[in-house]
Parts: sequence; structure tokens; C-alpha cells
Amino acid sequence: MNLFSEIRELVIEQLTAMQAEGTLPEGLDFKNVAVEPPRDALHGDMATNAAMVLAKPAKMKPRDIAEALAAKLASDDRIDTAEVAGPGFLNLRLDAGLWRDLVKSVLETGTDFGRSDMGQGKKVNVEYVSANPTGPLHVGHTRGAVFGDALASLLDFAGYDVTREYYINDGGAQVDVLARSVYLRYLEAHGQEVAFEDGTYPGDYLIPVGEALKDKVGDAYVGQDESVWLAEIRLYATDAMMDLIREDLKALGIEMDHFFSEKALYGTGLIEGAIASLENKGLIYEGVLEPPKGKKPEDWEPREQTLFKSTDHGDDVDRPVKKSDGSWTYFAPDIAYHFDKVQRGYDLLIDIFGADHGGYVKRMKAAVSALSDGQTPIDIKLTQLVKLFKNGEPFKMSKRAGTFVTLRDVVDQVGADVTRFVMLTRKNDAPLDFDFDKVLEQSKDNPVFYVQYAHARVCSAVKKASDAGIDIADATIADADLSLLSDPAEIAVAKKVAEWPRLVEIASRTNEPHRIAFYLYELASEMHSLYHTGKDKPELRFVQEDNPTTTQAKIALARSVAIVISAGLGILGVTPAQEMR
RNA sequence: GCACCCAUAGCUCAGCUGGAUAGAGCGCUGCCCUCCGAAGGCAGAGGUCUGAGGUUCGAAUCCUCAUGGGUGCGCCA
Repeated sequence: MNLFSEIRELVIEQLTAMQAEGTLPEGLDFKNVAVEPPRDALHGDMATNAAMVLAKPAKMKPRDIAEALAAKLASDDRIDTAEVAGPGFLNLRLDAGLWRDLVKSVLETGTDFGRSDMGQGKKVNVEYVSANPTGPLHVGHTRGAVFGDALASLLDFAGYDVTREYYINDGGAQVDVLARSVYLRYLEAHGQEVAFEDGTYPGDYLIPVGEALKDKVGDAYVGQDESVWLAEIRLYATDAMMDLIREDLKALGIEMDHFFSEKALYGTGLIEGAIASLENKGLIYEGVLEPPKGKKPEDWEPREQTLFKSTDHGDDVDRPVKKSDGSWTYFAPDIAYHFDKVQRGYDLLIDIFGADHGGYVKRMKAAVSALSDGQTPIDIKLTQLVKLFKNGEPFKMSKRAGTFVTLRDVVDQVGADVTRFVMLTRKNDAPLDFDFDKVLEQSKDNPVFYVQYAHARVCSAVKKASDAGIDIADATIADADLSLLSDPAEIAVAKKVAEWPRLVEIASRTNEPHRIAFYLYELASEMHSLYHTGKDKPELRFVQEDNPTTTQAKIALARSVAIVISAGLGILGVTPAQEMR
């Protein structure tokens, strides 16, 4: 039940009636008519811009339309008052019963309250993380992982059929580097002195892999040429790394539906097929790229390569799919992978990239546009950098030195819930400061705590009511006499709860899960505010021990807040706290 | 050189499909527990929304240009 869309339907209905009566001309487009919460609560509960939007096409004065519409709306039971204001806004005050019905509805539907059918079951593929299988996930991956996972949950909540997918980059030269690095650790396990030169991965995480390899094959590879062991160890090592990554994801509470291996594309004809598909559209040619202007690489020399005419689909320059030696560039399997996704019949593709991959957005969009003849929309979200702080000092990361901060470093210190929430308190395209101390602080400066505390307070009130022998089961209080909730402070909370379904739709339309986090903060704030009003006004306390009926109504309101917080945190992948410690 | 992202209060950031007097936290100035609901609440000060044009009844939001910051730019993935 979305009150805003319900009232919008009412507005459209009345506008249509006005057309039938001749008050408004025929042929008007109502799509821009909106019903929204007004910026200032003094203006009422909802406002519509209908008169202003329609004034021009109807060739009428906005206020005239507004006056006529106001008269119509005021006759509806649900509308208390409809007032024209400003340039032609129509401010509506709703019957208080609507808010009470809403609370009842929340209790009846539980955390499914706010689920939307706007996705209409459309198939969406959300690809995220997709880190190279060469080591544990680091902080940058963590943000992408949290963002992608929350977005997937959000879209699911909004009625889409969501697939969570991870593309394993296990086909390139970096896995050879991995294999050689593991080989060094393997020799080390046999007691040899080894040196990690540039171009190898020196991280400690490969030590157990080398040891396990020794346990598995004994000394079979010792002193052998690369040709003997490279392919075997590559396979072994990438498997081990993927196990590691799966563990990392699990620590964050993330489970993928599907892992797609780049390696599996080779030798199957899939890459050739995808490129052939582009070729059939006349988008593949042999040519020489212009050198980049300004910062020209010193060793630049013109080379003829196989190019994808991505400029036909919005890119700035055409992109090579083959190196000058005839082998595929990394872009070719990427094209094949996205071709596969298109062919799997998704209605929408979403890719989550790190900010350092911003340069690939246009070419990927161009590829999908070309491969699907513009039929499959793709949205690519970039997650900006995370800056880590501890004791106010920046945390240095250096992958080369093997001392980069891993996902585990973060999750082990602050927990998955805090990690996830904090990473979602910023727009994906804004850089994020992550301070190990601040995120654990128990104060209102810390949104994680603040929201959790609001939920815990409800739990505590519910427990107190229960201890007083009052039946406060959701099923019971859904039928409580909610007309006992009449104080403006209480109605204000109900109104905030009522915004939840609308918020879900906005967040999913824009693919911006951070809006959930901000909304939860606002909702928590309303909750804390009401809670404290009860200090000065005992009649507003949730638990009235001598009055079970009133208590049930008040607990109903509190529970509706807790339910929405649970649902919201659920989308973010955070567990609501029953109590604070 | 080109492309993409960003610029909102002293600081960190929200701001919906373009809507009314641009919001929140921190910090600052006050107020609220003789523990029975202060890990909190209430109030105040603080803004030419980087700048200049444009579109519009209406612009922080859309367009153009400028300035400042970030990221990326064939034979790495």
C-alpha cells in the first residue's frame, strides 16, 4: 500500500472527471502529475503540482485548475482539506484514519510492507565484485560488493527477478603471474630460498597455497620447466583464490547466484561468435588507432589491429579486440561475456565497476548496444574510492608490497553489519571516508548506531509491555484501536513510515541503495524524537501499564517503525539489533 | 589533448520526474535527567548551492562555457 500513489490515482481520476465535464480540455498528458510529501510539513500531508503542470497545455491559469481540482478532491472521504497555495500547488491534508490504516497494514504485511511490483518480474542481471582471482578482496572490492549486493536486494524488493553474478577474470596474463607466484611458494615449502621479483605477487596469502600444493603433488614440479607445471598450477591456484574470495564474500554475507568464468569462454567459439556477430553488423575492421594526444607513450608506433567500431554506439574512439600479434585483448572476452548475458534474455543489465574502470563504461555500453541492437539496456555504476582512517591517520595501501588492506581486515575489526551500512551511507559516485574508530562509536554521530538503537528501543518497549502482561503480538495489535493515536508527534511517525514504499520505488528507479540508509536515519530520528517526547508527556509513552488498550495502539505504531527498519536494513544486508551493548 | 565523475553551511554530506522559505550530523551558543525513557531530545546562529550565460511560469537539479578537484586514455586485465 503506497499512500502516495493511491492519492495520485485519485488526483488523476478527478482530473479525468474534469475533462468529462468540460472543465479541462481533452488530450492532456498526466504523466508529469506528481503527488509528493511537501518540503514543509506546515503545507499539509501531500502536495500535487497538477495545476502547474497542466496549465500550459490546457491553456488555463494554474490557480483556476487548482481551485476546481481542490473542490473535487475535498469531496473524497480520504481528503480532509485541499488548499491552493503559492503559484498553484494544491496542498492536501489527509484524514488521520489513513495513517492509522497504514500502521495496521504494516503490522499485517510485516517486512514485506513496501514491496513493489514496479519491476513486473523483469529479469535483471547485477554483476558486481568480479575481482581478479589473484588474491583476497581488498577494501575497494568491499564497497563494490556491498553496493552491488544491496542494489540487487533493492531491485528484488521492487519486484524484479534478480540474478547476482560474478565474472571471474581467469583468462589473462595475471593468472600466469599468480601461478608463478604460487610456484615460488611451493618451492619455498620445499625449503628453497626464493625471491619475489617485480611482476610476482608476494602476499603471504599464497604461502598456504604453496604448502597445499606440495601436499598434493609432492616434489613433482621441483626443478621442472614452466611448461610442465604452469597450466596445472594456474588451475589449482585460481581455484584456491576463488575459494578465498567466496569466503571473503561470505564474511560480508554475500552469496552469488552465478559465477561466470572468462577462461571458459576460450576454445568454445563463444568469443569468435560474439565478434562474428559484431562483424555481421559491419562493426569490425582492421585499422590503426590514432595515438592519444598530449600524453603520448614513448614507445608508441602505429600498429594495425582488429577494431570494434564502438564510435557507432556512442564511444569516443574505436576499441581493439585483438592485439597486434593476433591474440584477443581483454575486451574481446568481455564482449563475449556480455553477449552471453544478452542471449540469456535479461531485460536489464547492471554492471558495478570500481572508479578506476570508468574508462570502460562507454565501450561496454557500446558493445551491449551493438550486440542487442539497442534492445537490452545496461546501466553501469561506478563505486568511488574508499579512504581508510585509523586514529585519524590515513591507512596506507600498497598492493605491490603485499600490505594492502583486505576486506577481512575491515570486517574482522568492525563486523559485517557496520561495514555494509557505512559503505552505503554515501552515493556510489562519491568518495567515502571510512574511519575504524568512528564507525564503532556509540553515539548519534554514527548512523549505524543511531538506526540500530531506534530498533532496539522498540524491542525494549515491546518487552516492557509484554512484561506488564499486555498482549502485544503483531496479529493482536493490528486490530488495536488505533484512533487512540491522535497526538501530532505520533501521527508524524506514522507519516514517515508511510513514505517507505515510495522511497523504495525512488531508490530502485535510480539504482541508488544509499537512499535507503538515509531514509532509515530519518525514520530513526522520528522514533527517537517521539520516544523522548514521552519524557515530558507521560501520556505519550509507549507503555501505559494501567491501560492495555492504549498500550497496544502505541506499541502498534512502534512496531510499524521496527518492521520498516528491519525491512530497510534487510535490503542493506544488515541485521537489526534487538538490544545495544 | 580527449572522455567520464564530482563541486551545496566552518567540516562531513543528503536533496525524488525541474517545484514553495535549500536540509541533516559534527562543530559553535543556549536549554532539558534531585538516575522512575539523556548512548538521547529541543532551540538558535551559520548559504550569492564554484562562476557566467541559457531553457522554463519555476533551476542546486536540464543545456553551454569557464574555474577547481578526482579517474582513465592501443600491444595489462
